[in-house]
Amino acid sequence: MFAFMTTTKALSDENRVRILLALDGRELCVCQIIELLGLAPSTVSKHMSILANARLVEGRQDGRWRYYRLTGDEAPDEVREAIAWTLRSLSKIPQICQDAERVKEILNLDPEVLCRAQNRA
Amino acid sequence: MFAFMTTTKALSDENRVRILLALDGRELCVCQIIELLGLAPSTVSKHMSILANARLVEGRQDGRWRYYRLTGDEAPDEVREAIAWTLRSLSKIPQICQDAERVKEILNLDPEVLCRAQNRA
DNA sequence: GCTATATTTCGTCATATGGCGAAATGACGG
DNA sequence: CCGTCATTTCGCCATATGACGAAATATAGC
Repeated sequence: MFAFMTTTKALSDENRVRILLALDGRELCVCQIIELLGLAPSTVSKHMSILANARLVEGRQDGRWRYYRLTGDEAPDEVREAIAWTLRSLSKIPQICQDAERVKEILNLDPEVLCRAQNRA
Repeated sequence: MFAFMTTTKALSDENRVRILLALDGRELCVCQIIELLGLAPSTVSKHMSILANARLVEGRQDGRWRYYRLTGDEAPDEVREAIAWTLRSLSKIPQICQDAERVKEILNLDPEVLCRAQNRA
């Protein structure tokens, strides 16, 4: 019950759901997600920890950057079903398609430059 | 997106999830749900309207009583998948099994008596 | 229509949640 | 090990949410 509620609470915020969909089929580092959502780094970090705690995503350190991706087989069945349900329900939705376009642009930018800009702001 | 968030927000409260599972395979009237959860009638009513708004349940008036049940084919696919996922994830969980036992007891009571007791309290 | 009563609506309160910025942490390059 | 910089943690604020009780609404039976 507790685990299930952790999942549904993680899914009950729109920005976190957008993050999940942005991670569909790829990894993103925190600064790229910050860029996508236009939120403060601390806010995004909190969202990532809620998603990771629910085992919807998992992180990986690569140098100065931390990359997140959707969890795979290592997650409990209920969680994988939640991810599948979320992706199925939303991948065709306008807002999410827009995000997907924006992610493509962001992937063309140098993460170094992205982070620098965010640090200055 | 909005519809999906309505669903996840409806599922993000433990009492509402307990209600959904109590409705697995049967109808219950509001006073029976009040009895199960031990919450104030006004609180349960609010929960029911949130669930109904998300199309996870639907209500039916029968005399003085209003019965709720899980939505069936008339609900959008995403919503039915959400219900299926929820039931699959939780029907074996201890707390939910306890609720199921309690519901059986409640069904043996006369709704008339139940409501009367709640009105006095 | 009037009364009784099941449910909903409304107003209020306490707590939870999401947002930010500042300070702390951790990893790399010197 | 020291500075740099990406990310996280912490403290704070504003708003959202869930709880209740009182009052309003709706339905059944007289």
